[in-house]
Amino acid sequence: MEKKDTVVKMEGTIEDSSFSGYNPFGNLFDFCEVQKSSSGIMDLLGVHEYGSTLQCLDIPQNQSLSTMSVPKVVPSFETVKECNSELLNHQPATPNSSSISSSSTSEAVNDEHNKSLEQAEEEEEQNKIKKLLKAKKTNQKKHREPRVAFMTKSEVDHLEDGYRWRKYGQKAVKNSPFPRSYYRCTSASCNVKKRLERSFTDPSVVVTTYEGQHTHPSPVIPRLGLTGSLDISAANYLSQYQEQYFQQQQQLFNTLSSLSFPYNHSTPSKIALAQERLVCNPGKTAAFLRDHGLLQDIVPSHMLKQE
DNA sequence: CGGTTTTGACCCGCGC
DNA sequence: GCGCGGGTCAAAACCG
Repeated sequence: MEKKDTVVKMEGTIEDSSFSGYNPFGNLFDFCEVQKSSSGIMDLLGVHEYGSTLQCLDIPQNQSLSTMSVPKVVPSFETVKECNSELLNHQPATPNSSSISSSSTSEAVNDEHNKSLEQAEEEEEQNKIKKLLKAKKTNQKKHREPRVAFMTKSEVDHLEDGYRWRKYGQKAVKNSPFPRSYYRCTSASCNVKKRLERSFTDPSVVVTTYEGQHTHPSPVIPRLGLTGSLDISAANYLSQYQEQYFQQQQQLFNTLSSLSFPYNHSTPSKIALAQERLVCNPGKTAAFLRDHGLLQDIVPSHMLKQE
């Protein structure tokens, strides 16, 4: 009973925050399941531009993500318990702090001797950092950024989400012909990472796992704002909208992260509802947006120019 | 030329 | 201790 209430509350939160439907970047956005794992970290399983073959994750009640057997759709969740974000979260107090120490002595540096000295210094610096990280690791309990996972029915692996990403790795996934790609947000001082992989049980499904929270609004103007059909006031309006969207995201993320309730799997109606709301053919999305879409929703009609 | 991707090497945690 | 698998690094290649 209590479970159900909580779930309903969560649904409301999402809907009140307009997190069902299209985001400013032309992607459908929705959720279907939420789970708090045994470690106390919220794991959210969601649907995102998900089509008619929507499957629900079959996670037994009272079993945490970290211990459950491999779910039907998202094999990678087997590894959710593992988190090595700690190392990456370590950052120098200032991004260039290490270069400061070397640059202060490097102005008159030209001969090879000094170069090798520099190299030695650099190596030492790196060793220091390594030691520091190790010490930090042994002293601190593992801290894991909340992760949010989306299942996307899409032919395209990397979907536009309004942020800029740099790929930093790719690994083969065990028992899967599809590799997993690792991305990091390109914005300085933003530690958000995401992983992309295709489900091997349903190759039409892309699983995107976000880790961490952006510390900045989306740097990308919504796709429809790039068509050149907007005047300045419309562009301003869009950028305001983007800011709002960012705040909503933050709010939602906080809300979800603070929720505490046991997992309740028996919500087929919710799944069905989500399914109904979504366009079955992902390829339709762009056309749908052009014809019915996003701009009319968020930009007053007088700001729209006729091409 | 600067930013991004590729890819093999490396590190680390975990299970045996 | 060892092997395995996931995650990250970093040099080289690539690209606009």
